[in-house]
Order: sequence, then structure tokens, then C-alpha cells
Amino acid sequence: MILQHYAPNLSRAAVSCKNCCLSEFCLPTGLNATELEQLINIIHRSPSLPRGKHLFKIGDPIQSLYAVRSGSVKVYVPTEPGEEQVLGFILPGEFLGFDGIEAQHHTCAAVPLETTTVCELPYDRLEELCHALPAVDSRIHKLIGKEITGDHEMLILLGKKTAEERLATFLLSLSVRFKQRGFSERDFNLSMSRHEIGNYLGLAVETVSRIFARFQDEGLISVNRRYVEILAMDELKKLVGDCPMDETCARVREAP
Amino acid sequence: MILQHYAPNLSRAAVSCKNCCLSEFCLPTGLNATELEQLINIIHRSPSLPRGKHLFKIGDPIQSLYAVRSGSVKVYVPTEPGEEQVLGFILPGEFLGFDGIEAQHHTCAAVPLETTTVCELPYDRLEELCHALPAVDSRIHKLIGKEITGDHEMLILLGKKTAEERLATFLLSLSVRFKQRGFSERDFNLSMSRHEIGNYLGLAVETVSRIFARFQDEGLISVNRRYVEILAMDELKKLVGDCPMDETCARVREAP
DNA sequence: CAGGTTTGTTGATCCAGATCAATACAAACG
DNA sequence: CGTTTGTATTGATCTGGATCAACAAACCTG
Repeated sequence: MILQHYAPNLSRAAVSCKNCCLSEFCLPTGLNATELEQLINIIHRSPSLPRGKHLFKIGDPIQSLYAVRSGSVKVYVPTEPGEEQVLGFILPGEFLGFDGIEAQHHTCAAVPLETTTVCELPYDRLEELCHALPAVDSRIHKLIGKEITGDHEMLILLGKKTAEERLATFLLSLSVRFKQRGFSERDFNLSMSRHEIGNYLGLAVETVSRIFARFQDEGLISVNRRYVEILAMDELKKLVGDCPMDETCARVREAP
Repeated sequence: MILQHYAPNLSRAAVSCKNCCLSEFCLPTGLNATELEQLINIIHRSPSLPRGKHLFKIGDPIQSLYAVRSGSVKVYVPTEPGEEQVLGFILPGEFLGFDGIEAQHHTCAAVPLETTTVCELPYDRLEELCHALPAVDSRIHKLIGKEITGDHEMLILLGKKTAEERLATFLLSLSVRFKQRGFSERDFNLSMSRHEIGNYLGLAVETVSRIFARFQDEGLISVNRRYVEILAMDELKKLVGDCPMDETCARVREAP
């Protein structure tokens, strides 16, 4: 997956999209060769970012939109001193930085949970490109739309679901997203702590731990610290109410 | 506020922005005369919509972006049969319909809570306009950004706040929004039921009712059914944790 | 305006999940 | 290799808000 030794005199960015195994989920989807070429010209690839080294903090002026290449990023809002509300975990091929378009500065913070690389799209150049290339503009709109529907699903989770449903939803969301990216949907390592999971799902750490144990007792999963194996996918799906994360809540349209 | 008797041979839409008392919060903000003219050309003004007559339902193909002119609209997702999750209440000068940009169909439903009029911006024509006029595009991006930061504030509310904090936050949010629009910030009528408030805030109806009563006992507010008077604004603000709704969580930027 | 329906209030009880507390375990380090 | 430090599990207890239940007040609608 490390492509730096190819064609070292091409710009690094130029290599990144065309050979990137994530490109089908990422920005390039639906762009033709010319459009892609122009998009590639504005992308920077970040060096490897260590765990804990913030991409941005709350109040920072917005510079760029980011796509995760490898690793994972936690997006959160600091609340009380020493407290935070986790808003999401961003996996490879997913985006962050849409917050703060309104105020021109970030309204949340983003920090890698493990060694992470990202692609960076400077906002000013991206905006020009959006105005020049409708296809890019539409693609960005789609990504923003995904952000909004994702938030809505989270509101349903926090407003309505029980602790068990929340954790089942969370695990299945990860499973689906890993699968889409060519990783195993059945077993994976969590890059976030129990504390962070609980915070994200509106639960106490102890509750997360207990429900992991319960799921294990019931034979749904097998957990060892951060390593999770899903043993009974269907049973787990049954636990989730409607609207599993990251799936469209398709519904028969009622006649008006 | 009803302007229909002015200049009856101008197009209704042309009248609507230039004389509309909401225009400073609405789309036209920051547009010059030429841009405004073009924007006005694509706007339709809806007839008066009665309470309960949906603007759109889940699964409907997306047609338009809507701005509320008068009245109020509930946005919600149907969950279990007979159940719903309220995502927001849209007041005059505010927008709805950003959901479903991703999937090209709506992922939630919108219904007036009272007699309501809206301005309708057909997506296809709006998109063309966005590509032609960067200023309009930027304005739309800002509105979408507001949608996202608003959702984030809701996630904090549902993830962290107590019932009292939730209701105080809700009342102050309405107060601020009414004030911005030239209405009283101290007293107003709620267009939504206790049930809908509870659903929105992740609380049972009974809890909402009880906390209204408690706030009244403590002299913070006076409530009679849907009519609310805020008696001690400062006290109410103290009850809200950080991040009151609809205010930017401005924070001193930490050095990196 | 009687009778039904929807909406809101208030009281009594219950429970899911928080909080408190103690222990276990793993990685990090001198 | 013991010690420290952060992270995870497990048990015991507590509580905010849900749920259940009864009633009251407004608003239909014929």
C-alpha cells in the first residue's frame, strides 16, 4: 500500500489518487480523467501523523478538507474542562473538516487515534475547483450530504436506542465500513478506547464493558481488549432497531 | 407582513425577497443586486400550507430546498411504526431540505406545525446558479455548515446534558431565534406539543411537563400551555452548560 | 353545548444505566 | 523484572428519568 517508491519524480499527490485503493469510495468517484487530473493537482499528502497529534483544534481557522488514507481519526468537541463529546471516528476513505464552513473556523477538534496519513485539500483551491468543475462540486455536495445523514442517524441513536442497540449499531457500522474498504467484516481491531466508545454512544465506560461481556456470553461476538470478532452477524443485526448506521433508511414512499 | 397587495403585476417571487423582512437572515445575505436578481428568478413562493400537510416525506425524490417564510415546520424521521424521532423545528428565515443530497431522495420528513408559507428553490436550477455564481454557492455552503454545526450541538445535548439543561437549552434557542427575527425574546407561543418537545430532546412527555412546572416554581419562566414567558433569562442561561444552541462555541484557540 | 378526543399535568413506582469501588491486566520504563 | 500508569473488567449501590395510572383542561364536531 506504500507507493512512494514508484515514479519518484512525479508529484507524490499525483501518484496518490490513481493508485490509491480507496479512490472508489473517496473524492474521485464519478470524475473523468481530466477532472481527476485537476483534482489531483490540489491534493497534498500528509506525512505520517502520530497518535495524539491534532489535525486541527477548536477555533483554528479552516484550511483544508481532509481524507483519511490510513489509520483513524477521532472528531470531538471539548465540553467541560477535561471533558469531551466524541462526534465520530473517521476511517480510511472518509472525510473530515466540513464543520466550520459556516464560521470559517473549526467548531470541533480532530486527532489521530493511531499513526495516520491523510490527504489534504486546501479549501481555497478546492472552492475554485468546485466553481470550475460542476462534477467536483456535486461530489463535494454528496459528501456533505453523507455527513448530514450520518449525524441524523446519530441523533436517532442517542434519542431512542438502548445501550445494547447502541453498541450493536456501533459494531455493525464498523463492520460495514471495514468490509467496504476490503478489510474483514468479521474481525477487526478497535482503535478507540472503551472510554471513547462510551462517550461517542452516550454511555458510561462500565456499561460498554458490561455489554461487550454480555454479547460475548450470548455468543454474538468474541472480544479481547481491542480485538473484536463477530460470531453471529445476523443476531447482532436483529439487535439493531431500524436505521442501522451508514445505510440508507430506504422506505416505501407513502402516497401524498 | 402580507405583501400580496403590493404591485400585483410583478411576479410574486420578485416581490418576495426584496421586501421580505427575513432577507437579512436568509439566502440573499451578502449577494449584490445582480446576483439577487438571478436568485429571485428561481424562487417560487408556496401557497399557505395547512398544519399537517407534508412538504415532503421520507423517500420522496428531492425537488427543492425550502426556506420558511412564516409559520414553523417539524423535521423528523419515522422510526418504529407510529413512532418518530424529531430532528428539528424550522422557524421563519431558516432552511430545510439539505438531507438527501447524498441519496437524491429525502431521508426525513417535513410537516408544518401550523399554517405555514415557504419559499421553494428547485434544486436543479439552484445548482446551475451555484455553478454560475460563486457568491450563491458560498452562501449555500454556509447554510449547510450551519446545519452541520447545529446537528453537532444536538449530539452534545443528547450525549451529555441533563433533562433540565436540555429544556433550558431548548427555550433559550427559541428565544435567541425569535429575537433575531424581530420577535420578543421574552415571551412566545410554542407551535409544538409537549410530546414533540420531549421527542426532540430525548425525554418523556411527563418529564418535559414536570420540568416546565419546576422552572415555573423556581420563578425562571411562566408557562400556560403553549404560551411561555421567560422571567429570569440569566438564571436560565446558567442552567445551560457550554455550547448553547445556535451560538458558535467560540473558544480561545490553544497554541498547537 | 353535550360528549368525545386530544393534550397537558401530577402522583406513584420502577428500572436501565450511572456512579462508586475494588481489582485485573497490559504496555512502558527505569 | 518489579513498578508505575493507563485501560479494562466486574460487583454493589444509587438515581434520573421512564413508565404506569389517573385526572384535568382545552378543543373539537355534530
